[in-house]
Amino acid sequence: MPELPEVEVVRRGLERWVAHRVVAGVEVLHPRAVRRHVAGGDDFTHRIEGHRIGVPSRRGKYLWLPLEETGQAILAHLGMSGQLLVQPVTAPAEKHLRIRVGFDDGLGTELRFVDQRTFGGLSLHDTTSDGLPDVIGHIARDPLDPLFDDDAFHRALRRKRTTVKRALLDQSLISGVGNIYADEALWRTRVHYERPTAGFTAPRTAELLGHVRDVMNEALSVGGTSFDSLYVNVNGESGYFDRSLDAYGREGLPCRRCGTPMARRPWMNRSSYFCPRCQRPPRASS
DNA sequence: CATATGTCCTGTATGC
DNA sequence: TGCATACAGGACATAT
Repeated sequence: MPELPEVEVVRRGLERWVAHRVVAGVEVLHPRAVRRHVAGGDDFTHRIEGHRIGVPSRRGKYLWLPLEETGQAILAHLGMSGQLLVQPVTAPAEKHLRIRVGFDDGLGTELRFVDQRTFGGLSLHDTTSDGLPDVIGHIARDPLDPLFDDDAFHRALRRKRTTVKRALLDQSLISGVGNIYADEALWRTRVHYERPTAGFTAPRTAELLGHVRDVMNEALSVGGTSFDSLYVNVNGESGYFDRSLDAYGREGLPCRRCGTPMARRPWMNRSSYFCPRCQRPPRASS
């Protein structure tokens, strides 16, 4: 569920409610939630306790909480169904509560990682000189990062022998884009998801990047996208961008540009939504 | 039974 | 033939 806008909403919540607090205790309730921490749950717990959390950062769909004066950070990925919630310590445990982080202050709240499918998780890693956790060095800058290199992205697209939606979802080319925002940006650009990237012109790439940025910023301004209570901010509240989606989930509904019924195709274990008239498939594609 | 918003691993193909 | 690289497809866990 969570793509860049949803993760950024969570990051902002953590900045407000968790930054600068000192960890008192950590409880790992499900080993799969810390599987990326190779040394195990006990090691994860002991290394965090007693340290102060800095200002949360994000790249693409990854976010991390620096641990001051350790050169390390708690890295989080929400996977398909993960949530980071700030809850009253007295609140009953969620059904899929996986990790609990308590603080040494009297604020009465704690940080909880809740995840139905446990595709996501937390782990602790050394940070490199730029503050990035070392294990996400392969993740490209995201399109809202001021240092994202539009021209390098275009050249990378031209080099690839793949199709445009695959490229948008390739986190080593551009990070933060998932299935929903890929379909939205492609609809706005009037490009079919199976269009080969090798033929992209510089203006076409620039237009696509512009739409990726626009749709993400619009989603961010209304708190992200959520179809049910699965995606929420740290206070458990849903965003409203689902009301503004033009492509995703609109199979059979009229295209908001031309009125043609929107189509859905199975694609990589999920779905691609597009307008069959505005987004013509390339040759030999259905 | 089909579907699910992500990432990573593995097998295969390709080219030097 | 050996090796490196790029790419596509599937595994992962659980719910609706």
